[in-house]
Amino acid sequence: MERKVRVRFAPSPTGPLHIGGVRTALYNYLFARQHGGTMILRIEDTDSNRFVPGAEAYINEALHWLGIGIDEGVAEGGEYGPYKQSERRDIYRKYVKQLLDDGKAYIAFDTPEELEAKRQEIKNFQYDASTRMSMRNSLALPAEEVQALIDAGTNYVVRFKIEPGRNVVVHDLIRGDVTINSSILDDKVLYKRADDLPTYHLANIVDDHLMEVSHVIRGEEWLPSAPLHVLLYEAFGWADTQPEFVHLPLLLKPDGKGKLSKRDGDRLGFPVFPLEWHDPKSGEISSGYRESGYLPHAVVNFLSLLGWNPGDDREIMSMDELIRDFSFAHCSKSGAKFDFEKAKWFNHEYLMATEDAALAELFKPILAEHVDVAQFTDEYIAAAVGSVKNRINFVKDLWTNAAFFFKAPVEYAPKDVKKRWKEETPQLMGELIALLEGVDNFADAAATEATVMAWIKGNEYHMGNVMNAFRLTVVGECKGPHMFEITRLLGKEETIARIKRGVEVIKLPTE
RNA sequence: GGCGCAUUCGUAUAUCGGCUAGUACUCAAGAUUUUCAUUCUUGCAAGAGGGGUUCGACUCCCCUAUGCGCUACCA
Repeated sequence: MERKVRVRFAPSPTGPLHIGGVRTALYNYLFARQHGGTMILRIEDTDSNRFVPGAEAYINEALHWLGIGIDEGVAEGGEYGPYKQSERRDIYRKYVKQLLDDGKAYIAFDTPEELEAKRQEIKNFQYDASTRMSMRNSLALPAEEVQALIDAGTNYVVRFKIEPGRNVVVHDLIRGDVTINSSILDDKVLYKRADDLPTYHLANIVDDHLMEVSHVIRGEEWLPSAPLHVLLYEAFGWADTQPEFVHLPLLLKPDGKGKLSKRDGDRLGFPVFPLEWHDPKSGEISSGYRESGYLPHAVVNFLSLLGWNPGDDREIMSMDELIRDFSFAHCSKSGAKFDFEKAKWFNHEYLMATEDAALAELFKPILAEHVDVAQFTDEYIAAAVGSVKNRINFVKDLWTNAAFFFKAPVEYAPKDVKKRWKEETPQLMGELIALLEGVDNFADAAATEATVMAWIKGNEYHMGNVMNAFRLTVVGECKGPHMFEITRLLGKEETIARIKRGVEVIKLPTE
């Protein structure tokens, strides 16, 4: 009997959620949805020193933007709360006591300074079975002294008493069995008296157990401590309900080596965060995918393929398809380098698939920075956007490619003038104006085109020169959508005005 | 240093012992277009090295190398 799927994404609010964390959240979400399970968001704030204000809100907003839905969490509530570890002190205290009473853990009084000194003194010092009896703890000290120390309010930590010489097997759904010997594990700190909070390891195991988590899906950086977690489940007597483990390959820097880090974004010029982040301490601003013009589904789709594939050649996949086809069997074992070019391509594909009207809405705020949006209808903006969207990667590129739809050119690209503006051009443009004056309106692009083509052919003019000069006066340079699609949108009056102005302003290249 | 994980074109990956090693991004060339872009076609480009096992290995095993991760009173 398979148990109900319950997974959790458990970030610590120490800063903005980075893209690797987003992928972990995504895989958890895909797996949960696929099995009709529950997605839990748990805030792991057991390190009071590293707490960053705003980080939790950021996590919520980022997941929401990406469409990664949460079923249980601080904001959503649920029957297994609280979902913030700093609010679960009473729970942890109870389980720490249980371990202590069972002789599975002990109290240690060594100060951080003393520990540091030990590490300096002895190379490869490890707090474990071979050294613990020479340290200041409840195993080595007489009971009265321990009690006296506690009564005096001395700070202490609780350490897990690891039995040496055991082979611990971690079963991982992506990697298979990973075996390590317990002797290489140290007596991990489980609880800190100073702030009355557990460390990650204890809180993690207790919460996963209490919240009935069925699958722990997390980054590969946790693999080395997974044996410790197995031992902890055992010590609590929870081995039979221990969750399945899944350790995801890391997201690597695009250039050389190492885990993708916060710094890489600025260094390489692309975002590593879903949303823009303003660091409350330094005031530093890190760019985000949303602010850079990425569509959330493009980010999700791209991220889904970094470490997983559907087993065939599909690349563009909707969230529903991802949910349906996701599987650990097709997760890769090795780290994936982040390819920013591919991310851009994904965004381009999603932009192309977005309705013009929807794209226009995204474009309006940018458009408003340059012109008064109110003077254009939604239909007009949508049509303008639709005619140039195949040449952009980001919404913000829309302005540079479609500006001429909203503002007559004030400058004319010198390179194009040089190539297309000939001595006879003003004369030709004059004829063109006269011809266009005779057209009722430009609403029928094909008809306008036919008229102009007939004129060009009838006079045996050079098509390229005429059309490009025409384009130059209307657009300001020799590029853009089909000429008569542009005139259709601009209308007769504006088009002719632009040609006239071009004839006045553009000078014959001198050379 | 110790322990662990990994290793197919520049990048992401397919291949569950039969490969003329496929696909996508990037890049290049050509076609298309009144321009630019799109689109289409073609091309460049890979199994870290060495041993095994096997009729046959990219696929399984071992060693080496390399990369990464962990080694905190951080997660």
